[in-house]
Amino acid sequence: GMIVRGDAPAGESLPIEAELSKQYDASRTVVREAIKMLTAKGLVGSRPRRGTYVEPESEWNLFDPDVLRWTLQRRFSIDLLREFLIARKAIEPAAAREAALHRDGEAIAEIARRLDDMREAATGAQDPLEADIAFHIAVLEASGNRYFRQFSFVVDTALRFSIRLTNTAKGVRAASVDDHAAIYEAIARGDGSGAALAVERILDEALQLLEMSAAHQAEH
Amino acid sequence: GMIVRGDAPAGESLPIEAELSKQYDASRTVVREAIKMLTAKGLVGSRPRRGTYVEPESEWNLFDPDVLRWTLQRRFSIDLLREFLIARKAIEPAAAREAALHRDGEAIAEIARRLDDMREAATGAQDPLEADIAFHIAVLEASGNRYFRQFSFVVDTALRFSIRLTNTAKGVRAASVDDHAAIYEAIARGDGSGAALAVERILDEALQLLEMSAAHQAEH
DNA sequence: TCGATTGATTTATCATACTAATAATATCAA
DNA sequence: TTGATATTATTAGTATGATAAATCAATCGA
Repeated sequence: GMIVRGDAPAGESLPIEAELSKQYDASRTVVREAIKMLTAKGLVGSRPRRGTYVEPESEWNLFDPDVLRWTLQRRFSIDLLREFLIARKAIEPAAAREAALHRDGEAIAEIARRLDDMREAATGAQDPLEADIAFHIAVLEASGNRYFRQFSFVVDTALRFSIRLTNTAKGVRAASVDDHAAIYEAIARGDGSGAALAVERILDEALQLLEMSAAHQAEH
Repeated sequence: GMIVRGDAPAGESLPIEAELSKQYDASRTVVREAIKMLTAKGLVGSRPRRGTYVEPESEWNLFDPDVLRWTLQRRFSIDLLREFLIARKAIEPAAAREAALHRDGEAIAEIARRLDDMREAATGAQDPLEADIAFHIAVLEASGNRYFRQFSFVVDTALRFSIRLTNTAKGVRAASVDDHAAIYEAIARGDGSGAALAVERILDEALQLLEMSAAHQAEH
């Protein structure tokens, strides 16, 4: 089982191994193995006599799936979501451009399929959030760039959380199918700049939505 | 000590724990803890009776410092470097834009200091590569976006490797001080678009250099 | 041929002991 | 008193051996 689930007073903490062992009713061996996994993700460090302490957030491996999930679970905020969207705005348009230039037939066909799913979702036959996520991931995968591809699970994870905040999304989805279609078409005809622009347009909309939501929350 | 250093026939492998224990002259406990670290980074998985196997590359945590380093050590190539540069071109201009808008005085002063280091390096008083890396990292740090900041160690690690391939860099550095100065000045005056453009210009140059180097290698 | 049973292999967990590093304390010299 | 130095205690690190659980492969029965 896991131990420090994101909630961390930074600097230092964590009971000694013997204590954790008792607390979680597990042998010291498994406690140590769990700690090693957290160490590998940059969350904690440990030295003899000092114990095991929480590393400063700068050491954390933010792109690690687990770390990302825990962070979102514990520290979700408008600011975090904004930073996330800005990062997406940097990466996803570039990935779309690469996808248009890379011209991987199968990967582009996959984007088309995910677009169809979005159309179905607009009629209520599927989950619109899932379809949306799948579409964006398909674009990242089609980029043929392993760093962009690596980003796809970040999008996957974080989008599931962001929906909680911008729950206005329901009404928007239907209209945005056309916007997503524009992305696909640009990629399909090898128009890199067009694809990048189309993605940027969608993310700018999302950013505006977020700012509105932030302003709304500030009122209360 | 570490075990699978990037070299991996994918699919399956790794001797059983007892064998590794003998091979590395360490107790099974230590072997298991090492494997747990690799598991945390997505490199391997293990199940009873099946043994410990290498995960497909898609599962790897490419942004993990160790994984990145091992990948570069074992699988360095022009293609990898190109993907890396394209990723940089997506992220660093956006980070510069954010830095210009975010206006963190201390962080911007740090950029200025790193620019001075580059000037000194041009006269031979410092290592130009180190100064260059430090400058780019300072920009990422100044962005105030944790995802961009997280990218800084990727740049740090990968730039040290890329120099091996594009060793023409020596002559270019001196001239590029002015280009870097343009980045700083744009950030300092709050010109987001200008900062982004200035960064993009530098990375485009690097990309051209890479393509030339690739063409040169293809001849042989 | 198909399904259930058995067996063997390997990771997973546990318990216990000992080692090594280091922080805190006490001791001693000036 | 102060400052350096030796001592001690605490805690992670390593080692070993035993047992449990999972699962793959082979065997057996119908």
